[in-house]
Amino acid sequence: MKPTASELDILQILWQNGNMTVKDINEEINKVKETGYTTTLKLMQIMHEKGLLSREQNGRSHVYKASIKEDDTKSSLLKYFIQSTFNGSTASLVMQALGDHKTTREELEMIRELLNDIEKGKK
Amino acid sequence: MKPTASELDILQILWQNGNMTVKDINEEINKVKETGYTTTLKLMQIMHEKGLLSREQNGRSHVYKASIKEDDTKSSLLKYFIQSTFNGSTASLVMQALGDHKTTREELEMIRELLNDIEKGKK
DNA sequence: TCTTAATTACGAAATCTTTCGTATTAGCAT
DNA sequence: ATGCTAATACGAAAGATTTCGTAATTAAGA
Repeated sequence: MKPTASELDILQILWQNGNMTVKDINEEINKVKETGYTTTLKLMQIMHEKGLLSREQNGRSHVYKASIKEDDTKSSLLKYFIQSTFNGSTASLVMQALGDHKTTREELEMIRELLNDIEKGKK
Repeated sequence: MKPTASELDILQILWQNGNMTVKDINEEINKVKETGYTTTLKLMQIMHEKGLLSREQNGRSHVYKASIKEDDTKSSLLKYFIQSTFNGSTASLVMQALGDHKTTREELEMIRELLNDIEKGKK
């Protein structure tokens, strides 16, 4: 199940901050983009119907949490993106990403380590 | 200007095969997904209006070509994707991509070389 | 208990994208 | 020249996503 752009925004906020009410999330969204309260509410209700969010009653309001895993979701979005934009080639994606030099030396080092581990595993 | 999903499909076909007529492209698309001729035509007309494609008359038909560069476009789509899905962190994206082990040893080697070049440049 | 404020529920408008039917045009073969 | 076919142009329907107004509900405080 591929979340839409706005759905992803909400998932990201939940992944980063833990469980939240509609009010919380709407405030968070409004730091970036003016959005009416009921807009956010409706979206979250739809996500709940779809099974992207679960919720618990807390007094008069609902506390929502993401019901799909951050890693799984990102991995599947990435797979889809590589398919549609880089003709299925992970290497092309990575080359393009690194080629835009916005990574620090520390990050490059982490990537190199990962590369070593992978090659070790492949032997 | 961010192309939509279908627009990207057409751009990819043009980038890979060079300039083509609507007929050509529609045939190409139909290898993957049944699509009426006028659907493809309309889409390409819209893309032409938007400036994504340019075209030349050839007899009774038009020959289209992509008027935005493959690299630029992919780089900007990637930037957008990293922003929306990986909170702006290129390193996270790369780690996730490589972590899914679908890259061959040769590809990993290319990436390592690129890494070397970048670090050399950063010194 | 009654009112108020916060919250949810719901429908529908607005917008964006995709799809397709129909009409028009233009070249080519006869 | 005439008719046939391939192509374009165009409008609008269908679908998907986002936005929001209004009504209903409920908890808490006066």
